[in-house]
Amino acid sequence: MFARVSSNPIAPPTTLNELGMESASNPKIALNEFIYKRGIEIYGEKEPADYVYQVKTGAVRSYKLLSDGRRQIGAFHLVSDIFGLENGGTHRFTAEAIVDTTVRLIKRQSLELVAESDAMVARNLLSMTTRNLRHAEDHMLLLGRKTSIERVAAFLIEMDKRLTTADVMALPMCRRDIADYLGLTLETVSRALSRLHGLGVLGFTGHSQRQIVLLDRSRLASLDLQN
Amino acid sequence: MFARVSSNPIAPPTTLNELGMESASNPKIALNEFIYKRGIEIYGEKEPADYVYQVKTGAVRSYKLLSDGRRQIGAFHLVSDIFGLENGGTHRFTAEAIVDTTVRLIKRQSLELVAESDAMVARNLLSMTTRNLRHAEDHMLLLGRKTSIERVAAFLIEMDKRLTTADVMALPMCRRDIADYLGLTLETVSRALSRLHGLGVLGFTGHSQRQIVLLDRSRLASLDLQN
DNA sequence: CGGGGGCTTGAGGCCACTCAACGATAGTGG
DNA sequence: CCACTATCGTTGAGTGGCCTCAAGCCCCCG
Repeated sequence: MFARVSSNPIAPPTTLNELGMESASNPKIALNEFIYKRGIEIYGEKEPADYVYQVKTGAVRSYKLLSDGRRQIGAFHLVSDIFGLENGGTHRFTAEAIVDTTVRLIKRQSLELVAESDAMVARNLLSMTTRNLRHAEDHMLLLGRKTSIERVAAFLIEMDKRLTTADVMALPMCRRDIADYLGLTLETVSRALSRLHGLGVLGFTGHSQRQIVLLDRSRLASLDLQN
Repeated sequence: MFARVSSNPIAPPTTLNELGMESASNPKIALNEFIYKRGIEIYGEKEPADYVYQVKTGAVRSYKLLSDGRRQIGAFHLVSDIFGLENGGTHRFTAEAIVDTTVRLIKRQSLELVAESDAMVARNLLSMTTRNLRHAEDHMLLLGRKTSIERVAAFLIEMDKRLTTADVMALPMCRRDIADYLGLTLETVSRALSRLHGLGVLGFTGHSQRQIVLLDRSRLASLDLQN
């Protein structure tokens, strides 16, 4: 269930640059935009992967579920991130809009067709997959061996790199999402944030507990043991 | 520090098939063999990745360390597995021989050169990376959300698929390795195996606690909640 | 203004960890 | 070949970090 948006009749100004789809050698491929309302599923695990997506505005979570409801979020996709790219034919995660989200999408088939003849596009597919792999490798270390404080510190550092525009970091996701990303409970995440606040490492704007100001990045980094 | 073995003067009968290096279209690339004694490092994290490896005999562990010594094993590499393939120039894990291990190795540079012109080799690089990514994604769910019994059950099922020749599974790795792979302690792994033994799900040969006989695969599978 | 979701905080419990002892196993050298 | 020793594996007792359950506050939104 999602809201469909008619594709822009004028050619959209931006495309999936990172995949090399905009290189002069390639004819442009039709890009459609969709809006998914907050909480709506974009695709489900094990569904056929017919499209690749790029976040234009908003944020997306990718997760796996166990049969009893335990959830592991594998990644958050923020503005400009590409997601849903699978090499096999089916999605490995369920993807959901965290907030109202606009995505650009491209048919997987046409992408593979271009990759066939364009070595640069093929290389970009590989480098994207490699980047996803690195993230997963680092996250395994976090999930297998880090303490709750270290996990939350690592999360804040990652989000700081990825979404700070000004000096205030506006998290799109709730505590439960953070917990399911870090392999913790939402209460443990909340307690860790409170401890970091008490240590003077971070502050809240007061408008929202999701708007966080990092006051001491070096002390925060020292709380997350590096690999 | 490693033992060098003179490469076979007669062309070796097997090569890195999976990468497509043996396809008729490619001239054979020189393959050297090395033996690493049990416990010896094959390469270190952050070292330049000049070679790709394939296990001929033995077993290898790939791991990351935190500065205080906590260890997370990301993967075990068993006979015929290829490892050490990085897209960037440096290794993301440390690799160590678990037991005396013979590897075939190939210069990364020559591999990339071939991939440049041979689309099949390039596709194989991508599909190998994708396979590694899937394993990491599944392992994140295990590390973030599964109980100790579920983790050990999942480990046994994985190893059963990968190394059972006869009906007895001979694990090359010690309890500590299993623990660091599953994000547990060695005592917890031992207790979980004892519980599974008590439940009649598995047995030991008596010759070694590393030789395990799976007596009831379906009950074992039911103990590991599926994603 | 009432309802509900999100967040924090406290109290108590449990699962996995820590520390320790002991037996079994395998590798080593005489 | 066997004694010696280090390593590996199991098991028990106790601890602790994170989870569970619960209450209360705040804010948003209808």
